[in-house]
Amino acid sequence: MRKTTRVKLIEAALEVFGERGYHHATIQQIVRRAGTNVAAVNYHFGDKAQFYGEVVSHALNLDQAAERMDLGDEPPEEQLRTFVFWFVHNIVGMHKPSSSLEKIHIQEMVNPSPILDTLVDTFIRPNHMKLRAIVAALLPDDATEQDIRHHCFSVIGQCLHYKFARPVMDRLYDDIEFTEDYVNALAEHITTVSLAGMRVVPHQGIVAAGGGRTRRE
Amino acid sequence: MRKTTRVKLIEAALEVFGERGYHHATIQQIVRRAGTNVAAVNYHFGDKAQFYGEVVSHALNLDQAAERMDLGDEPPEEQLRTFVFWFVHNIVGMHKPSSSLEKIHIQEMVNPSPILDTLVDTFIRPNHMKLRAIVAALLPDDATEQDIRHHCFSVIGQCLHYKFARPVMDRLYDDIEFTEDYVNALAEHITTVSLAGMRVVPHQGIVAAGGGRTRRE
DNA sequence: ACAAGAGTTTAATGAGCATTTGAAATATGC
DNA sequence: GCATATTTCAAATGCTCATTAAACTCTTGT
Repeated sequence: MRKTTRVKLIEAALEVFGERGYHHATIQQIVRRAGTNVAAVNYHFGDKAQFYGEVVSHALNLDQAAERMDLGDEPPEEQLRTFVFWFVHNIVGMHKPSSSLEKIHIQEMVNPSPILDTLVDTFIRPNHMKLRAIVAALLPDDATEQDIRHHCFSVIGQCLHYKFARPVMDRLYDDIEFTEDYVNALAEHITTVSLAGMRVVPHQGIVAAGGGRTRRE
Repeated sequence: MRKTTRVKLIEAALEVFGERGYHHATIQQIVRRAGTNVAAVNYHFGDKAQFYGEVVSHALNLDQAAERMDLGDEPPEEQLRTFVFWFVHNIVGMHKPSSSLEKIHIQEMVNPSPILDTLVDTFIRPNHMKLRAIVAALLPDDATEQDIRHHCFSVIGQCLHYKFARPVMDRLYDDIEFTEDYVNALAEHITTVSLAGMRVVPHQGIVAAGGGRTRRE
């Protein structure tokens, strides 16, 4: 029963780091939430940086153990939809605690710490590759490496915007509420736009509806 | 000639706040770059917060004076393209110093300070409305308020991703270089995807190419 | 020339934070 | 049960900053 403090610290830290980011989170806030004191952190983990490392590792293990997003063998259109729904809900939806990892993911994008390398290798890249496979299946065979990447980034970019731009969106419009239904509508919108985009690039001939030039010069 | 210090401070601060954000920027860094000393800030501006306010106001005025993005009376497809090119170049391109305002825009999105309200009102909302008008012109007449918003956010989200996700992208792929040509290609990609997305929602009938379901149930 | 005000500088002050220390409390092995 | 190792705690240390105080310098009007 002597590991309790260590575990409490990690769990509290997961929340606090997720909410405030590495730099803005203070050890005080963490130990207050964990019900211990500052020295416990340094005793168990050395310093703040190592502590953060442990916390992220722990979250990554949790995530490994958690339900893996299963894409089944549906057609790629449906796989994309599933991916987007999963991602959007994890990003903007606020249910399951496991999404603390997503919060840290976001925080690290905004201002990276040394653990970003680890995070990319064990968490972000696998997910990216999953999306990449879907996108590649949706694009024509002769799509270039760049086309694939760009479409991936378009999908992810649209999703993440509802996280990053939230403060601005709330000020632009005062009637936005991120209910379950609304988040579903967002995910559907993003899926539709992305699928449409993949059909048209790089061969605009496939969809010839008015004004469809695709290259500048 | 007695205003020199004040001006030097504002100009240096514009850069530093743009690079580090309000919280991470220190007065030391600013005055070092300005070639003065810490007390000058408090003499001229009171405290850091007011200083930041003045700096942003100054940047906004600069921006007002600068060349306004002119969309002319081209067809809305071309207007969208112009908007996206302008936005992407301002976001990821690193030429003209005036884009310090964009940097502050980004910083404020990531962690907002009290001046975000001002920034939204005098800078972000006008640009958003410009995009909104273009999007509304591109969508069918019966498009809902939500459709318009979501398409705006899709456009902006794709653009901003190349700013926010940069640290992750560099780790995912080591061969990305944001040359002038590459940024143009990005902008073209985003324009094409967005236009395609607007043609298909909410009337999937317009583009009927294979597998185009657009609603879940 | 010089007083007075505006502007600038150097040198404290103090708040917030991570980190360390050393002693007290608790568990563990014999 | 006792000795040793582990874990907790309160308090202290030292660092980075923003903010202030007070001395100093320039400019300007008379």
